[in-house]
Amino acid sequence: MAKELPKTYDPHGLEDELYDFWQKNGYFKAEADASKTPFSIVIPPPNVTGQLHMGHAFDETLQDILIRTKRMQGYASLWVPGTDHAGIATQIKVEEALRKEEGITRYDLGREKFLERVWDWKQKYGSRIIEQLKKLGSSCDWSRERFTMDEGCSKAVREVFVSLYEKGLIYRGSRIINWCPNCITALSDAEVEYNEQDSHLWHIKYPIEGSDEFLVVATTRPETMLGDTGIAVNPNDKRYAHLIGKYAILPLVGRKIPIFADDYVEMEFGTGCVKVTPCHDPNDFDMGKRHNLDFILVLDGNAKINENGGKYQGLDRFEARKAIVRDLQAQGMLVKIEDYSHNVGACYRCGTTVEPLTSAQWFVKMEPLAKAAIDVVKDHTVQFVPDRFSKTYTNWMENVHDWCISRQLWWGHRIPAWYCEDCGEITVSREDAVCCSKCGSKKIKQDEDVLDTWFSSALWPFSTLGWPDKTADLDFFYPTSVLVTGYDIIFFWVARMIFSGMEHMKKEPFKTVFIHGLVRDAQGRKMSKSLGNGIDPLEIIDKYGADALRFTLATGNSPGNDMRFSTERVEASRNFCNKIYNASRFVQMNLTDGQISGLPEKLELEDKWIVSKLNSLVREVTENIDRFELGIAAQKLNDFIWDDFCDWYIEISKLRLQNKEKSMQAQRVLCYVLSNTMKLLHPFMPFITEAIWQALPHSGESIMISEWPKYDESLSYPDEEASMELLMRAIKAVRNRRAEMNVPVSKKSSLIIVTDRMSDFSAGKSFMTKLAYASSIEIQSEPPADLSKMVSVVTEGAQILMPLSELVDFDAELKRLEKERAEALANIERVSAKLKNESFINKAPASVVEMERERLNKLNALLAKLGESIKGLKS
RNA sequence: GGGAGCAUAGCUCAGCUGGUUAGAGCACCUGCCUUACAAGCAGGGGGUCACAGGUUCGAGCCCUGUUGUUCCCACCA
Repeated sequence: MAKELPKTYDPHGLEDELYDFWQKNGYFKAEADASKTPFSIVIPPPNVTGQLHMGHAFDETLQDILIRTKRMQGYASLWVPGTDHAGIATQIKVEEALRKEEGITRYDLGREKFLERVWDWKQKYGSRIIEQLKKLGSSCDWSRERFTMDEGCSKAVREVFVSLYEKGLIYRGSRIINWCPNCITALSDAEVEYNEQDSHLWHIKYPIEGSDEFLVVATTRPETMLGDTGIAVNPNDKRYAHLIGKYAILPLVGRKIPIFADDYVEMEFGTGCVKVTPCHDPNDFDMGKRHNLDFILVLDGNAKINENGGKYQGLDRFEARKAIVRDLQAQGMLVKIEDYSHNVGACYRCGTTVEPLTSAQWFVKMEPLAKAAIDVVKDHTVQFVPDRFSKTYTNWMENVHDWCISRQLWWGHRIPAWYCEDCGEITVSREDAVCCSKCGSKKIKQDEDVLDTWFSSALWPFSTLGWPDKTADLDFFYPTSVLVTGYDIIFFWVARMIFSGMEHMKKEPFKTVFIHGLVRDAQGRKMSKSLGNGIDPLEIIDKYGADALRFTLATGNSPGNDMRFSTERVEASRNFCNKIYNASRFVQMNLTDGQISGLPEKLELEDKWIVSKLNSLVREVTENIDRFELGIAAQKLNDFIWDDFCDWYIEISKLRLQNKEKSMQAQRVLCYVLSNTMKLLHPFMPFITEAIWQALPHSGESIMISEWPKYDESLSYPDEEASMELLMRAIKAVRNRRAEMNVPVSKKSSLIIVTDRMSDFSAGKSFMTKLAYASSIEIQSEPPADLSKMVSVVTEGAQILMPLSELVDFDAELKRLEKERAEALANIERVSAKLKNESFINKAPASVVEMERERLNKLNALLAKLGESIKGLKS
């Protein structure tokens, strides 16, 4: 026990050791134990090939705080971990590696061989992110680790696809989708990010057939004119009414295209004429359907002009744009080029400008699914924290379009649809089909495409618990309790989990969605690879420890808001770790062998004070965590430990620790308070709290499975708290006075305390002597006759006199006292004005009025004491 | 075009359902190596809570408007 410990806390080694200890003992494992209440969280699965970044660290920290708290509170607390196959991201990564290392593409390998490579890659790097999560201290039940493409999840995906298809909620159709020419796949609406870009509006002449007239259309994408099959004007536009029904000749191409009227066209915008390219614009697509236009696709998968583009075939879309503009200009068909800035969609994975184009894809019909998903949030069955995000969510869900779920990738869940080469029937099946469901032909071919990654993560809350099988876990842990994630993936993931849960489980996937913001750098910029401003959480852990990182992430911000991350804040957290460590080092140094745990029978004033404060802390921290106010809870723990426990209680306890007869009593209180505080802090700082808890007298194997402290009415001592506060104020007042007069700590002074609260001051006399740097203390009810040689400190309930005549500038003293008197008078004025206000007396709650009355009394007493001091000084 | 957030000390941020004299960390100033901790201790300075109205006995907090700022959504080519 008495062995010398280093002066600063060093998390190195210790953290890994403790993590192993927890894991070996199976503390993270959860069971469907009917005698307990379930509490479950499914992890937002990180990309299997990803690396831990600060956003993960933030997300995992919040989850681990909740999980650890609930575990200690006796819940069957389950945190399901796992990873996401991340279709595009992973495929791109492997393709890049192939290109770099072997100079080949996926097409060189072919589908099967390529997929083998991806699985190899997954095998090799898939555990990396998991190991990184462990470094944080995450108490996931690793025995239940899942992967979105493992057998069970794949089975769930298959089941969902087929059942939605059977219900008519999944269909295949040719529609306008967003196409990424770099990833060479369709994307969903959610996967497109719009950015404002400076560009131009090109005004182009379209001659009218059999006339000298022409129309001018304005476009931002001149290259799409190759696919124009009509021109639309507003039906009320008098300028063009005479042209409706006639034809225009498409420049450069020579195609005859109809001029028609459609309400969609805004008369005021541009020229009031719209070139209609049904295959490359969603609005034009709709107009094309309404007016029976031709559908001509002019781009291929790489966004190069295809065979429908005549002489432009083979040109990249932006090359084609230049060429077309040049040719138009040469032919005198370009009227003007106007500067114009507009939103351009980009692929959220690679940033390439996406191309809206018509393509045959699979879709989920959203409207029927959205209804239940909206209701369940509106009636607060699913509660967003903070609540404002429920608005974001419902607004999106109410306007959601059908979800394009097919991706032209190889890595992912292959679509379970087979096309019959004989009769054309589509066979959709839970088992791999061997023959056509309609004609029985064996000449069937499976769809080449895979499903959107988010299709499988949408099922995560129940697929990870065993669905579609009816498992005990599913029964017990579903719906999960809380989902913790960033606001940036509400649409991608949260929304889809909610409607999937409602549809397939007939029950919401989670009760609470705890939303957090983004972690930004110290300048408030988003951390990103391209900016190179990302701070690696693993480096932070290495330098400061996981506890310091976690504490930093848990504090200094409120739910739903972005957080700025700076190493200064980590240092502050590290300092807090060190403070805790040293406090416990102090407690440990003072332990005696065979130390008994638990509170002693007899408690001194200061003991009751700290025990009572701790008791309140227990209640507050528990409530704050329940309300997801983790930052507030952490802050309170910080304040209690640093201010109340270290700066006051430990200092006070030193007196008794030096006294053989009284030392045991103080030791027991110290241990009691420290060990309970460690429990409350454990969810935030699992490692250091475990280390300390283990070093203190304890029963049980680990703090992480120890019982969460409970508020105990019998440990509440309001009177003692008030007395202590009185004493603390007096001590501070004396210290303040001494500091002002530059009296060094080493120079002790005797104190005379004149007070009508003799018992309070008597009870704290010994520690007050120490903390107020006194040589001795006299407590009396009447002031001494001669105050002229005294420095006078007036505080609540007492006038404290210090005979330090040689140090005192009495003129300055007088000034100071007069100033304090003036302040007191001003306060009295204000409070009595309030108390004279009848509507205040009548309308304010009695307790508030009473408080003001008490305040006035105290102020009056203070004023009287100040008066005495001034009088004494003048005499 | 619609919606949301933010605006509080020099900096980064708390401030829960309106109720003592608005808090913390960092930074700053003064004094201390007081044997748990200088990654510390003691003391201190610093805020007309963006602005203008309103509700209320009482507003940083609620309401209306204004300004600035950030973000999300939206198919005006």
